[in-house]
Amino acid sequence: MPELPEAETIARGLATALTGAAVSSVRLRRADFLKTGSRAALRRLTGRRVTSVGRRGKCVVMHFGRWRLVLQLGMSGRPCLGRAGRPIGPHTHLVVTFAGGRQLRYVNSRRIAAGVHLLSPGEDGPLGRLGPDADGITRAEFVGRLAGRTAPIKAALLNQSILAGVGNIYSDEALFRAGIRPTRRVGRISRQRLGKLHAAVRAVLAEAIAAGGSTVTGSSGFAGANGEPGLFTGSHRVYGRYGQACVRCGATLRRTLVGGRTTTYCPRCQK
DNA sequence: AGGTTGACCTGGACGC
DNA sequence: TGCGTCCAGGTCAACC
Repeated sequence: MPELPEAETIARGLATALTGAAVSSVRLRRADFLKTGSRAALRRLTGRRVTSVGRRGKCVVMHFGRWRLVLQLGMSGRPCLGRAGRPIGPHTHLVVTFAGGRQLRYVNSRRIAAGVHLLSPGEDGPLGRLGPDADGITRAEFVGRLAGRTAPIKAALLNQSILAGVGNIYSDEALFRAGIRPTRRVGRISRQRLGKLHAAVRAVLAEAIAAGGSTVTGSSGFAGANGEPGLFTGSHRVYGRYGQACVRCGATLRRTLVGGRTTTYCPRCQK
């Protein structure tokens, strides 16, 4: 599932390939996939150049001067780069062709929590609801934004308005590294242990970005902008390892539900 | 206002 | 082989 490291990997790939490229046409193939902005405004990207490509939370953000095109990846979003003219596969909802014949195709099979937002200058759309990016948040900011909460720590980590970019995989991984039980209420965790969690979040995200993200099996799984798989998958210590032995203590990993999400943890290492 | 829950959607895994 | 069923989860709306 694309979380911050996967979105970062995609954004870097697109930045390298597309910065400076001029749009020759934009085709929205599924009208309800455009969540912010109009079809007419989208057409007016024609002739504009990509000035940069970045990321905010789990979103890939393409800049066209002061206009921005936000790709909300959701569960299964895959921006694919290729040459124009090849047959268009299923679930291809947006096609942007660039001068010179390169083409960006936004493919998304499960259209859960996914879409495209065209933001006019000053408009923030879904980006306005996000807390600070989890990969750059300071310890003081992290602890401060969690202070006073009563939700389970895992639910708080998944809440994008507290901090942006952490999803189910990396929340489980960070909580394991910090030795904190996912169900523990935020208010019952000392500032010192929250500091440890902050370091764990930053570390796990940095390692995953360095590895090019996580790929989870299936065609809906993540791949970089050029289709290469992420290599972090083999580094998961708890995510998807329910019933297996804890890599640290050997206890059998347990599975539970927190905030409606499948959660895996070690009953011995995480308190 | 913060916390919690369910709807959304489809492909893949699994069982018979 | 082929069908049915279940599961995954990011975001948002609606509720408490």
